[in-house]
Amino acid sequence: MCAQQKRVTIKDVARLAKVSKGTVDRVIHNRGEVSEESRAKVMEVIEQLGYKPNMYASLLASKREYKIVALIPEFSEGEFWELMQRGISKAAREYAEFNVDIETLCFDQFSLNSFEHATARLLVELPAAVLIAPSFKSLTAQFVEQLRINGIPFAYVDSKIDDSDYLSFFGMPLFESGYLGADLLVGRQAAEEVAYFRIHRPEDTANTTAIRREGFFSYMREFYPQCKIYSQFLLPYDQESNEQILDLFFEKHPHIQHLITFNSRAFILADYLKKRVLDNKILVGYDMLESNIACLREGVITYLITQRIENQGYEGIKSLCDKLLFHNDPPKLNNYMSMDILTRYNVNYY
Amino acid sequence: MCAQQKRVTIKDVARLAKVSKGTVDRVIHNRGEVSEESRAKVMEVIEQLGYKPNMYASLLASKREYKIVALIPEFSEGEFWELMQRGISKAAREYAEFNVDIETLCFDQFSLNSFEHATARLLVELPAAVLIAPSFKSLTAQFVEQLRINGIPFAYVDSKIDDSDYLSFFGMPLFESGYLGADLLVGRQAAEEVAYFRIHRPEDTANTTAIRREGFFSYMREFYPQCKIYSQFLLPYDQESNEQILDLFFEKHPHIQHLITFNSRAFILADYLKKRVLDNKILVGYDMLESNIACLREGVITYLITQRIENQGYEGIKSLCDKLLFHNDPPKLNNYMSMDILTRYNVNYY
DNA sequence: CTGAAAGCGCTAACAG
DNA sequence: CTGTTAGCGCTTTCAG
Repeated sequence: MCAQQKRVTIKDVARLAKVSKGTVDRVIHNRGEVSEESRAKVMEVIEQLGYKPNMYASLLASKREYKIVALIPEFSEGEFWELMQRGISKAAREYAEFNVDIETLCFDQFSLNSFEHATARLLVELPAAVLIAPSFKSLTAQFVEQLRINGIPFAYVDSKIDDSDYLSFFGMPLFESGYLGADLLVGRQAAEEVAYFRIHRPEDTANTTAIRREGFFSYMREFYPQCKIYSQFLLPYDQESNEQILDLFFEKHPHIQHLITFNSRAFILADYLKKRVLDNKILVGYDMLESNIACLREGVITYLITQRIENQGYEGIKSLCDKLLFHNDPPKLNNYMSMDILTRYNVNYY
Repeated sequence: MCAQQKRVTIKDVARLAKVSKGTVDRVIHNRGEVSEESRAKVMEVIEQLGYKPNMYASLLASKREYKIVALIPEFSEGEFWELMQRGISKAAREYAEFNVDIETLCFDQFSLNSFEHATARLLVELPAAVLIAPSFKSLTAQFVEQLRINGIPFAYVDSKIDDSDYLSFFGMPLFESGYLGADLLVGRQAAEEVAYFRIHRPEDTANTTAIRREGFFSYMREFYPQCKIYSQFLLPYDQESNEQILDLFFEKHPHIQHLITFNSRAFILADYLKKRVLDNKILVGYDMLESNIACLREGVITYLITQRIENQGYEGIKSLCDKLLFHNDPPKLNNYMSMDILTRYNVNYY
């Protein structure tokens, strides 16, 4: 019934601009070899008709191939970065049919050296675009400068280096996530003392947890300035030492009930609490690692603040592909993803 | 470097099966007119080569058109169903280029009659597929039986009628959402009395809130069997009456602190609390209506349990389109979406 | 029942 | 600089 608006095609444009399809194609992909006159005319007609190229026809006809590499920390099963990789893989599957090949390049997030090696290797490959999880600040800055020189577009996930002209960023609003953590910890149950636990990192690290910590302190200063806040360093992998450290800590602070970690390893603390049967604690942590989830289910972790990490990887790659394939810029430069609150009662459907 | 696996095309299949492209196409879309012999041969080759049709080429060549209608309750701006419509519209935009036309048909969720009218109108249109938000149980059952007879695939959003052969369902796990609501309400702060507020609905309503209520009671029985639970009916649109009702209620229960609504209208209660400056309450509600969000931001609503309602509409339509266009069945029949917990501190990034 | 042929909208040589 | 032409992989007539 309704006047079926026929899709306007390159042929229509050609006809109305009084040139051939070939010329229209040339101006669309501005690959030169067109007189300014024709060019202007074609652009005008395109504007007028609201011509949008049919991507499927385009992809079908072209034999373009793109290589994208994702640069992220190496990981074992169940770790934070595995989730990121899943999103990347998902995007990889989706864009495979568009002839884009996505490769993940990993480095040791505790070694500057390893990062440098990785970036060097990457630069010789000259990929069409790069996704970066910037673990080290100044090294990343140097690296993206190289990308810029080579005209390679790049996007950030997890965190970002502010003054580089990245295509897009996908991550959690860190300050706010610390603020939220504080509220979940003490918002409905005023506390006289709280403790947070941290992990030592090398210098130059793009320390996401530091900003989170600031958010936490900001909340505490605002609402509970009198609350005592203790901090304690833990080791990332050495369980035994951690037990000693924690024994000492809880000996010294036997009444402390409210605990929080700003990194993704809340399970270290949770495992300790289980072992010592300290079950009157409130523990807030971040990120849905398998081990964290398990502790959440048992009720040892009270809240987990998390995000769809997979989405970050997925959307990051997507933004690069859309740029490459369709010349589409992402709707937003900085994409702060939602902070999801997980408890034992909603985790199963997440 | 790597042996570029050429995509296997219909031509390859035709060649190896010693038939023409036309015949291959006929068996792929099993539209008959093929001898059993050719058919078998072609199938065999397809299997062997792992042939997958190129959907873009297919869409490009074909002039198929599909009409899908979405049957949902009518809504004003800011209401629950508007969010659903947004997801539907998003999908509509995405699939427009595949020549699928998506129309939304609304009915009055408080009127059986209106629903019957809508379904009748829908059935004469004979759309290619239908998305249903089943407000009324037996009427929906009758309706989908008609769809079944006509071979029209359909999907449910929000809630479902169990024993109908729907293509997919997208919604919240209702029982669990009630359970979670209870935990947020009293889990960290034992209560002696709590109250929930409800809205009257016609008979036959697919009452999502009823199941939610059950979840709530289940939690309370399990953890706080001694807690007193009061209930109070409110009216969906009559603010003045509600004020009287609530004045009476809080006169009778002056000490009650923990309040919950299982429908999406927590803002009714919140507005009342604001007006009477009752600011020592904990209020848990569902769904992120604009008005709820506003109250959450002000701290009058403590927690909002919600889901990406837009996603339900989007995914529901998507599952129908994928079926129609690509003959893909959805990965899961029942898709329970995550229950997201919103507080004033994470709502801004949702 | 089957094959041949003409596109779908776009790209990419290739003459001119 | 520009028009022409031959496909990309698939669908859809239309003879036979």
